[in-house]
Amino acid sequence: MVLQRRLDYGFSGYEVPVVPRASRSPRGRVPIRKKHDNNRIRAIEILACVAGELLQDTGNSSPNAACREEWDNIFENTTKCKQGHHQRYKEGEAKLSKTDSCEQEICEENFTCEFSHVPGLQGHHQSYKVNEFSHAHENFGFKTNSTSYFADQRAYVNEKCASGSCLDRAGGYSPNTLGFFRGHVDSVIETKSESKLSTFLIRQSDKISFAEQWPYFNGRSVSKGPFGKVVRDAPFRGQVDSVTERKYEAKPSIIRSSKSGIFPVKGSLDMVELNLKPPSLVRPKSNLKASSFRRWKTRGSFSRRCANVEVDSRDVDENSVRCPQPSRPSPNILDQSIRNFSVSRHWRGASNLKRGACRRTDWKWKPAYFNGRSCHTRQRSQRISPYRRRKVFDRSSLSTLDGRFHCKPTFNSSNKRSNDDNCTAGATNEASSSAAGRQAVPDSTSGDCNVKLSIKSFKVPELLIEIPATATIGSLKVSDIALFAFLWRAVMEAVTANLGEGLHVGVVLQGKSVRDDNKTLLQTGICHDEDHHSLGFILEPNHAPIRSHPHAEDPHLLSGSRPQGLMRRAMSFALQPKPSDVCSLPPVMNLGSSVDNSFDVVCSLADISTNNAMPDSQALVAVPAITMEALPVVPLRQKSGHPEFVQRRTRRPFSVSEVEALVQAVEELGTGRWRDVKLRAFDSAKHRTYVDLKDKWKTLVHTARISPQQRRGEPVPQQLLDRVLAAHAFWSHHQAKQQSHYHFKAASSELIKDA
DNA sequence: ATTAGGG
DNA sequence: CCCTAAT
Repeated sequence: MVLQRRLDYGFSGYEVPVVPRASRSPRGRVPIRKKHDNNRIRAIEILACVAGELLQDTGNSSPNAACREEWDNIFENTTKCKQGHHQRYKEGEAKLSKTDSCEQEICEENFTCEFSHVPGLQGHHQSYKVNEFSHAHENFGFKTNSTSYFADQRAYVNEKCASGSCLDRAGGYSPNTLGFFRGHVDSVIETKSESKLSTFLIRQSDKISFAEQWPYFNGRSVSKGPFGKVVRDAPFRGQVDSVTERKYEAKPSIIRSSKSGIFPVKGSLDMVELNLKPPSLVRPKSNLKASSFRRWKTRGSFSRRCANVEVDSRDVDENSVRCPQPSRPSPNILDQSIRNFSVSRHWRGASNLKRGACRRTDWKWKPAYFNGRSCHTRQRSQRISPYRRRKVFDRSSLSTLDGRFHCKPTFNSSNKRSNDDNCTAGATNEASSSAAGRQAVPDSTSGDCNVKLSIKSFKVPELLIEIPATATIGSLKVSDIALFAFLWRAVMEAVTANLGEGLHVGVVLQGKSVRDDNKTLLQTGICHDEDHHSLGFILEPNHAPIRSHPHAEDPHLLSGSRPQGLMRRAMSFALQPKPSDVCSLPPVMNLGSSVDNSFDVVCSLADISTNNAMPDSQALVAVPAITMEALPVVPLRQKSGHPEFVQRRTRRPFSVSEVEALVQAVEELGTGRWRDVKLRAFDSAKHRTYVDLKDKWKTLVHTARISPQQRRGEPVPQQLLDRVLAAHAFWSHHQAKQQSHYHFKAASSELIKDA
């Protein structure tokens, strides 16, 4: 039992006695837990570490040896497990018998994902037969582990197991997953689209081609000869007939790894999109969608009028990063963003939708370095101590994380000459009349003039994605490289709190937004490398004031108390010409390196409400081409997630109006009915939970008791604080009375009983 | 799921 | 804000 201190604030309203207060949770002092903060690992550091590992196929002299060791263990365990399951799988054993081994659990999770989600990405193929699975596995050549990785990604992206254990492994590019296959995967290429995220694990030794992987993940067989024509086969035709017709104009593209040389990876953007189907068509809004992705989408949309309060939108969070010069962002910006993104823990509530509605259970990049928590908890010896982790992911692994990585638009040397003219012409046309555009480009030129965007960073083997010049802007948006997505997501995290409801991806060329998704790169002039175009992607709020009204404020983001403080951010990535003297990129292998200009990818945050982000704001349009579902995001922590990587919620200080609403509600309801307070005053403020309100009340009481000089943050009017103290005193007294009444009743009943 | 309280 | 015991 805790004795409440006597209130002594000089308020005459209520006499506050020293009242015993029953504690519902009398807890003794617990041993000081290791601060989670100590265990935080910057996601980007993990990434860097993993990326480094990817490059180090041999040797353990790496500074990340500990990291490697960790993953080695993980990999071994899981591989064992997976192989066992795979074997049974091949035997047609649809249901696995669960054993008690740790590996078994991991495998179980993997297996579940594979079985349930790999083929039935969109819910159409769940009737696949076991032997077909096996077949697919073998064709992948990745063995079970890689397959499962891919499967997990897909499973997650398609929201098929948001509450299942596979979420645990659906960490997107989670470094653990990468590390998981360290040494077995040469490259990771990821593409995303409106309805799915695709990750390709490229394993050189197995000569696995991306074309070979697709068929089974998409429930459709797609085979393609080297640089040849795409041949589609639909072994599961009956189950994939709802496949969307949406296709991209892109011709088959080539994805190579410069490290691997002529990489036998063949794929095409159009193939990637073959089975695309808008989620809404694939299935009606599912619970999962509503629970997981919608939350993600609408995160930050908290500035709604509550029952009694107009919640402020604190768009300028102290955690956010400012970029006063969006056009020339500091090299540190990305780094800062990523640091802010620093992951400490995951959101909770993945499996608790109701709670999730109150708590911010938005997506989080889940950089858990290990997927199978059960194994982790049982094999503590494999865990990396906080200290060790910090060491492992020390700055040495961040050497390339200077906020930029290098991109190199190139042209296929074999085609360049014959198509330069075409490219130039197209670009010129577009440059002179960007709005005109849309001239049909003869197909004969389409396949030859390719724009290759490569991103290299984090010591990862250079990934090169080659996109035909006739690819559409829309296809650009859905065909990013994994690293790009990495950064995207990282920065997303840093800025999401400042963004409104929903986000859009825009493509910006030389500061101008390319409004027409159907324009080809050629028409837009992106393929015209001589001009040193700056190609950028911008992520902007859904309700961004669209340009014709640059200063129009989104009513949803308006803060009742201080509208002038409204600031919203757009995040953009841009390929910027890099000074030639800084160019230190190795030539892109097998591409002739005919173009020597390198580009930096820079990330910038900008206040878009003042149009600082876009030199030509008039040209900026909201691009609805991609939705949040398409972004490589991973929701929240899951039960089995590694506890060390739970993301902390973004701090959102209570505004004065919120405080007022809280005080009002507490005055009416008391201090012990936080749920009611929540419902009454903060029902529509999804980011305020009753726990938050309770906490805020606690701090309010504290604030009211300390001297104004000691107070921090946005000052709360003294009058409000007085009300806080008064209400607190009153309800404390009330509670005490009730309690004594209860005790009295109990005692009297005892007496009666005794009598 | 809520409440209460420590960190 | 987080965590968690106790309801």
